Amino acid sequence: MTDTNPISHNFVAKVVQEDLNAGKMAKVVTRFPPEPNGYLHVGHAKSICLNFGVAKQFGGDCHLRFDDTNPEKENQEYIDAIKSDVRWLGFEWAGEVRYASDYFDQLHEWALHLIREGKAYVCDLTPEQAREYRGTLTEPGKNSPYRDRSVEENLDLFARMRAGEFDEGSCALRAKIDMASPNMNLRDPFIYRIRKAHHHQTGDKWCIYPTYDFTHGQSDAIEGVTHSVCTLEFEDHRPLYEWFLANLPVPCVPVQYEFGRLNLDYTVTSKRKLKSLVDQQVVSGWDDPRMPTISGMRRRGFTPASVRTFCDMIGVTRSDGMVDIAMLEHALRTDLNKNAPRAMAVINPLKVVIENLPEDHLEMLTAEYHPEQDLGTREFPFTREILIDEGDFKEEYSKKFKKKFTPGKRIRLRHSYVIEATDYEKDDAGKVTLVKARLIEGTLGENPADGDNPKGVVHWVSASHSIEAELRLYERLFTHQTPDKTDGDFMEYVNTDSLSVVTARVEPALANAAAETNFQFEREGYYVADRFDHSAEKPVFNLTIGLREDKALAN
RNA sequence: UGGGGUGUCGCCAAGUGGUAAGGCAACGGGUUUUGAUCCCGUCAUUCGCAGGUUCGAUCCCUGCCACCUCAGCCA
Repeated sequence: MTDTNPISHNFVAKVVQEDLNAGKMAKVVTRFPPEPNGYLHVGHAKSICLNFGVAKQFGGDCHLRFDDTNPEKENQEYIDAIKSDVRWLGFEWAGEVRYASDYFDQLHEWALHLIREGKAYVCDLTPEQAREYRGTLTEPGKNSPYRDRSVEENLDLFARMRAGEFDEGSCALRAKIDMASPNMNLRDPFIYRIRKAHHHQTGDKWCIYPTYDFTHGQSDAIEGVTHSVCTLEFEDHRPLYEWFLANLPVPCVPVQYEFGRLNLDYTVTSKRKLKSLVDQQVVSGWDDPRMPTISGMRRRGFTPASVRTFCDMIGVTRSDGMVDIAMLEHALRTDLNKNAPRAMAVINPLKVVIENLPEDHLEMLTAEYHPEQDLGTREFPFTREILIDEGDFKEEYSKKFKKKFTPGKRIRLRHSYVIEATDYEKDDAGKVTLVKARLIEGTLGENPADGDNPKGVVHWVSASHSIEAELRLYERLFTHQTPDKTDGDFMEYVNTDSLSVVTARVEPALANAAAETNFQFEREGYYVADRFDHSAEKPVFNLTIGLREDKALAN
């Protein structure tokens, strides 16, 4: 809603600024490199905002490149979803969408180059043997017995790997670096493996695929990426990233920088875990409004600006922390408060009969959609019988309840008249079922002439002229603050009551709301017309987030 | 117990030799036809700990401690 383009001062932006000042490059080029093996989540939003944000800030380019070197886990659905999510967040990549698979020919050529240089060899060790030979964190590894094959033999074997002569896992191409390196990534890393799988982009052209390490830096170099920004867990890969760039005839030498990934309270930010929530049908899908996925947040009613603001708020550093979900909620509420039109919805109806009004009283009232922004007005019907929230009427007056409705007291009906409770009825269980009231004349837009002003305001809807709407009320998906950092399985902490569907009565104008329109149902919370299920015939709204509450009065 | 990182308020985060920004949360108070918003105020004599250098250290040095990360032919 708000088009914010915050200027960032994080360490990545500083490095870029310094490099530009030093004339190291004419233009900054970054890239956002997701693997299409799942939907993007809020942690990716941080990376997107960083990479696209830095490029935009310094007049450079940011590429969208799918890191698609593992065909078995990837598919087109994820590619489409990722593109849609990036655009929804408000970013557009430079040029066409790119794929690491676009570079498979070049990568293959470079693998040959390494072999010819005596810096790569075909290893016949089984995966299990390779693990044994690799050593441990404290012990060096041992050289593979296949390490010293001749260039000719390696060339022949690699050609036959490519030709499909060998089974998966029977052999692989390895870089010849140092089996005794304290950095495990340098212990002759695997760079090409056999995978007889159909690839979503290259079809059946290849049966050997390059690994991440052999792909990423070179892809960056091919694209002219200047600053390759990734998360902290790739820090140990940087020496390898640099080794390939130094040992291959690449067109340029990008530099890798790492930042701490986002961890958020009361949720999980791991594609694998999110996928299991989907696969085990804990949620309705990747875009379930309870999911911390970008598409889930979208369906929940988050705005792109609120997500961008949040990413700006949390900053970018090399320390890894746990961000309080309240920060995300704050960014959300701030945007929604400023931009969302207001409306009235009654969730737990209690009928109020205004006895000094005729049976057929029907008066159209008008109110602004927003108290500050010019979002226009809407009309709603005022009738003899109205509905208020049952929580807004109490038999007894109390200090905590001084702004609400009690017998003999007056209350202002939002955007309408002041009424006074005269009597009420209860059922056998003692529950109030009906309130009788009288309207105070001349109080539309005015205080009562007798000076007995109401203390509070209550939202309401016409009993006869309001419409039904399905409300999907969401709570956090996990009951534990750090569900994936406990001794047990994170699935144990799924909140089984995180969704409840209720029927509410809302003002008629809401039927015409376009899907994905955000609203503030006054005194209730922020809701959004469901992206897929809302219609004029059957209005459906998702609870985005409740209004902030005065905790001193909560009970 | 090898390598690589990180440690500044409950959370995020500036500052990096001159005497601790900001945001979130929290807590007071005011305004209000949303107990929302808005406004005003409070909130680190202290920067993981211990030494050292210095007129002076969160920032430099040394040694500890804690946490994260690496043993996929995943990314």
